[in-house]
Amino acid sequence: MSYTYDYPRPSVTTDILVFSIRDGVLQVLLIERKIDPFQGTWAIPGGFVQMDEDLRDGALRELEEETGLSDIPLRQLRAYGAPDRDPRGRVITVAFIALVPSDELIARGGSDAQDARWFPIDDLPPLAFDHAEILADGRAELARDVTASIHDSALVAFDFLPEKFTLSQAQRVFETLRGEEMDKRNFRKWLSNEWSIEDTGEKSSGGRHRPAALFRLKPD
Amino acid sequence: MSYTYDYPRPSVTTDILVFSIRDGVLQVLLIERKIDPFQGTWAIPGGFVQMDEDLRDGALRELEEETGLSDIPLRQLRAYGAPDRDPRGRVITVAFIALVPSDELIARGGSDAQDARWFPIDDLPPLAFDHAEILADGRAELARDVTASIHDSALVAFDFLPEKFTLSQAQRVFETLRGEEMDKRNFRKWLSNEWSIEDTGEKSSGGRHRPAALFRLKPD
DNA sequence: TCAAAAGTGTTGACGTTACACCCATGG
DNA sequence: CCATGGGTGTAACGTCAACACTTTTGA
Repeated sequence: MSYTYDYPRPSVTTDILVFSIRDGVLQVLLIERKIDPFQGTWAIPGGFVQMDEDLRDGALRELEEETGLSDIPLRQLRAYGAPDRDPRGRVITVAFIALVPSDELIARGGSDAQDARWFPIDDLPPLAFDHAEILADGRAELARDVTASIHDSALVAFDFLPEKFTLSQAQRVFETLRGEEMDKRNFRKWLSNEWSIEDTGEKSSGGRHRPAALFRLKPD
Repeated sequence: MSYTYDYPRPSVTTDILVFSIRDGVLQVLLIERKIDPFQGTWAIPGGFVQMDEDLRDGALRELEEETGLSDIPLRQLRAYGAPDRDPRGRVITVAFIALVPSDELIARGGSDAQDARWFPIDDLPPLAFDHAEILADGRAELARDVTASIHDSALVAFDFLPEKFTLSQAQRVFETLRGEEMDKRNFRKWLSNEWSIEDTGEKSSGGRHRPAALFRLKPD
């Protein structure tokens, strides 16, 4: 089967920047390309948009195919369409950002990918296409979202914490997402203004040091 | 000539939200569609992306074709790609925002447009496709850009002023772009902090009232 | 008793908002 | 002389960043 048009048409893909925190550092999910161009090079996961699905739905489908995750809030970054960004021809891509709890996540190779792996954001391999630029843009956007507590994006931050967490644990998560350190007291003020959290009355145990109060995110 | 592909491909267009100030109010340039679908309905100008041009360049080309303007700073808004947004089939569009001085501008019909006209942002006709949504998004983004003095976007604000202008004239322009009124003294503080302007020493004349000092934007 | 993390308030700088009166001119 | 827009300063407030010491526990 083939498709014929009166005018040439670009291909349209979505690319999904899947961020997570693993081993205490911000990581991004990349795939190793199985085929040319850039065979063997790492790239942002993504794929072609189907004719009957919304851009966001296409991105969600790709995300589920490549990671098994569903129902993730996605945020559109922007479209990238330099005419020579893909050596195969004209490919316009719409980039999305996802922030996912990495525990639930099995990254796996797919039809276009030999392998899928997490990379620390500060230790990236060379990337295919213009993916380095897209990734840099997305990382900056992620930090903005979390700082501004854009809630669909930022709520996910709590998925990186156990249900009951200490304030220090929370601080490490937010610092990782924002990419910079914060003052302890200022962080605690910020957290309790921006989010509703409550003291469970319990204390952490097992640490070698002073036990910390355990908090939880108030449901509302 | 026709073009054949193994998989179906969407069409890709750019739409350009061309804003200007006319008669003291924010207006947007719309075209009246010459052909179905939505024949006779007003729509955001735009058109198909060529295979060898960047998205931004495509938008600039369309902008020049429809308005005669060139070298305008464009800002990408985002991509819109709901599968049913165009009844002809799958059309994904990337929206851009332009803010142009309307004096230099002859809006004219083109190959796809019967007519091109400015509409006050608060007095819009029914719009084709999902253009009402795009326009609302773009108007909000414009206000944010101007407020934050994102300079490529906001510098254009001074094109709505004569070379030598009074502070009241400037205030009217910025209020129009931001969509809300400001306190006179606070506006003047903001203006002189955010921009470098200088008093020319001259005074406006011809008014029925007290002459106002004339300022100019300092070149740098 | 020591190492390590927990916990806790105040201050100053800054930007933003609100607000009211006199001035100069043309008609 | 009056109507109209031009011109000017200050106080209150909220936000944000900087900053240091005491407490509790396990080893």
